[in-house]
Amino acid sequence: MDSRPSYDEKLLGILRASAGIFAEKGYHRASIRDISAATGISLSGLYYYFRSKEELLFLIQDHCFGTLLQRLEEGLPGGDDPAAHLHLFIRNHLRFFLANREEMKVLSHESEVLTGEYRAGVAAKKRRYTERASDILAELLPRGGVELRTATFSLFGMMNWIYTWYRPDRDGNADELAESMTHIFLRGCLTPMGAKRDAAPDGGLEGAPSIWRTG
Amino acid sequence: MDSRPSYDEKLLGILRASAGIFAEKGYHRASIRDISAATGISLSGLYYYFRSKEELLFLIQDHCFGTLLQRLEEGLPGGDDPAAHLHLFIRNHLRFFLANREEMKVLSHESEVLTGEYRAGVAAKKRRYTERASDILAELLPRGGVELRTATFSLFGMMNWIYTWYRPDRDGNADELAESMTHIFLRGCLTPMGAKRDAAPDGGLEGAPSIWRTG
Amino acid sequence: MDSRPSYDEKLLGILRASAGIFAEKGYHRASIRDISAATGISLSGLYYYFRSKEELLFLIQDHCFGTLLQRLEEGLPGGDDPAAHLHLFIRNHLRFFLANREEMKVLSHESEVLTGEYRAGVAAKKRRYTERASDILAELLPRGGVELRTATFSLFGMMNWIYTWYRPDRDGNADELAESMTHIFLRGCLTPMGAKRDAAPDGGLEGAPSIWRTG
Amino acid sequence: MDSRPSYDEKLLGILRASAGIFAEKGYHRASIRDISAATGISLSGLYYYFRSKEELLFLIQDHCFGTLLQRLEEGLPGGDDPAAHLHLFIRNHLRFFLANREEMKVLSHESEVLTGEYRAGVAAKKRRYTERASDILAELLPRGGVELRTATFSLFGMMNWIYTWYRPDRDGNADELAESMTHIFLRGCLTPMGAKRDAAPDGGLEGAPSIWRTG
DNA sequence: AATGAATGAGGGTTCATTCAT
DNA sequence: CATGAATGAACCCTCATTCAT
Repeated sequence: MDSRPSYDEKLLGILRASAGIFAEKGYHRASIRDISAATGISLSGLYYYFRSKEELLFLIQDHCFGTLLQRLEEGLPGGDDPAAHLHLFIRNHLRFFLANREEMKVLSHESEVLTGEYRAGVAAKKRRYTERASDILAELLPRGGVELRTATFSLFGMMNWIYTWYRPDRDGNADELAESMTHIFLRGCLTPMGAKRDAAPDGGLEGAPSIWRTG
Repeated sequence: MDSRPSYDEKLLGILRASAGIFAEKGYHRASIRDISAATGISLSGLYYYFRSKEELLFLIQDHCFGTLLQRLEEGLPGGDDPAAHLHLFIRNHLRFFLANREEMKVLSHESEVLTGEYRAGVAAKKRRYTERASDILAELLPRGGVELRTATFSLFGMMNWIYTWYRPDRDGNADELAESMTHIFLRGCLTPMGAKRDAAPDGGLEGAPSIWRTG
Repeated sequence: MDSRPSYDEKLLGILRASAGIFAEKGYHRASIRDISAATGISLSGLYYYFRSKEELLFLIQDHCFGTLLQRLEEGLPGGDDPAAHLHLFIRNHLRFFLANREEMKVLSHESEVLTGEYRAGVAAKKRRYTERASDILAELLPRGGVELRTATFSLFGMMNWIYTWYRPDRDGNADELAESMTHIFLRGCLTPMGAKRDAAPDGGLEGAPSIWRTG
Repeated sequence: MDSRPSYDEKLLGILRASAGIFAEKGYHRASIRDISAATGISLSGLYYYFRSKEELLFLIQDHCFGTLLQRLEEGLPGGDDPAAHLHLFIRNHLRFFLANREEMKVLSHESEVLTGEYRAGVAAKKRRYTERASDILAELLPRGGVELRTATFSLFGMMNWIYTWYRPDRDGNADELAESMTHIFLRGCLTPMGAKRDAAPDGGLEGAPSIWRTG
């Protein structure tokens, strides 16, 4: 039994600590020295784990998006109720968001920092992820409704903005928030939440709040 | 007749140029030297107009919120249709946002940079502004609906996130976007936009798109 | 009757205020802006009264030494008791010093700042002044006693160091200090102050403490 | 065998070089660039050895006072002749002063620059040092003599002023100066130096000039 | 696998000074 | 007489990064 942390474990610890610092001070104001202090690893020792500060940000964002995508794929089994799909998407997003608020803040807030290959790499994952949402919405939006692009990004705006205002003691947990936002997005604020909706078959919504399951 | 710009005009020019640079590179990566180059004013000469880089950011944000609030007050005449009020609020926000995208990006993206008095000053205006929205929503939300806080910030998230994705050539103008977002927020994406809504007396909505006027 | 201050009066006010600031912060740390604030005269307005910061320091030091020398000449009438002369010299120095502590601190502390003509000008007056003391001491020192240079500068050291420690509430006034220092310098600390000294005719010592007048 | 200088040796070298520059130009006019040039260490490299210019000054002053105090304690063995003690004190002070003129000038001239903790740290040592002199003087001064405070600071004035006038080629070495100043301070200038004094048992004055040893 | 020591580039800011008005 | 506006030079300091060990 070897209790020494492996390379990967150490790297993950560095990513987590760095995300915390980037979230707190912002990427540019955070210094590698801050990260050295937070991790207990010497300034130059850190460069064993990443090539540059920019790569460090990339690793954080890439790992974050990777996990987000993976969770999404695991949690989104087939099914033919796009509304339920959307709810699952939102719930997945918010669960991960609130469980990894620092990483997600870095993802949301520092999205324009990366350049070159790093930028391209993250952008690709982001595009894939966004397309998932877009695809779901494409099935949902009625003719003559809101533009798909507008709808998609409005949804992401609602969700990603969370890092600016969310307080765990006041604003409910991820699932509650997911329900609210799904409701707002699909039915609007004017519709009472308990309201009976058009019958829709449950699309792989096991575990989802009962409201989404037509009785 | 003196055509030389006054102190105030020069200051406003500096604020505008600085907002552009802050929007492009982010506050921390932008240097006063960048601003000097963009304005044609010498590095030290700039300090005649502001005391510090932080004050410069404050001036931008404060002036921006000030104008936003002022426009809101001018454009929000009495009336008793809260839905119309909300539409006006959103339209005012987006009109200003898209007409001053750089400033608004700075407002949205660099909201945590300021400290001390500067931070407090902007926060006060922001709170006042947010409360306007919140007050309108309080009249709109049905019992058992979405939490007021959640609704309010979801709305702002939808609107403020725009700076990350809006492209004038693809995404319609401010008024169109305002209409879409009002629709999403109040009725939800599932509702077709042309749909007849509950009759509601026009609440000071002169100039608003016809859809909001009940036939 | 014109109550507006004349050029000279304004200049003197500036010199006084500047001496205060130089004394407090030191010449190099003090800025012309500080002086502008202290005098109420605009930054550029000050340059009507002096050509440069260095000239300002010169004016202060020159005026200060000038007054010191003038007072000395007025207060040092003939007489043939060199000890009494010395006492008068010391008293004159300390009276002026304590009545103009800020100026004297600037004189003592910033003596190496000036360059070129300015430096030469002040140095000349300082030399003349120092020679007065030296001349008096030359008559006093016994054969085989302390070196004249050493004695002279030890005396000035004792006196000029005052600016580092003097507190009006604890350390007596100028005349008391002058008596003490004269005593230390001539008779030493081991000699009680009241002790009868060798008879010496009063050398123009009107107003001096009785101890110096042989009964 | 490693002949490369250790961290401490390098730091001491930097302190010495910096003291030289501070002595020459004054703390505020001296720039870190000057020190970089004098030491051959790059501008930023210097900050590996101190946190700020102010800390650099502190290190110089603290180290200087530390050595001064240590030498004093080593050189001041017991004994009951306070006059001999005083002579030793003065000799210790002047030996160190003249052997480290640049540091001592910095100590004397830049004593008001430090702030906060740095200031407090040096002030504590200075107080301890001054009290040594004061304690000795307290035993020496006769009733009705000069005030203790006045005597103490007059002595320090005499000694510390040296940096303004001392020239090795004209003014004797440290021990000669110490003898002169002790003489002036205790017996006064009027007393010839060779004069027989009250018999006093030698108080640990090995190595002191013969004059202090009663025949 | 890790670090102490060092550096070039660049950052925000201050300052004495000028000059048209 | 006096000032508002402006500037070039310089200053202290921080940073990401490197390299010998």
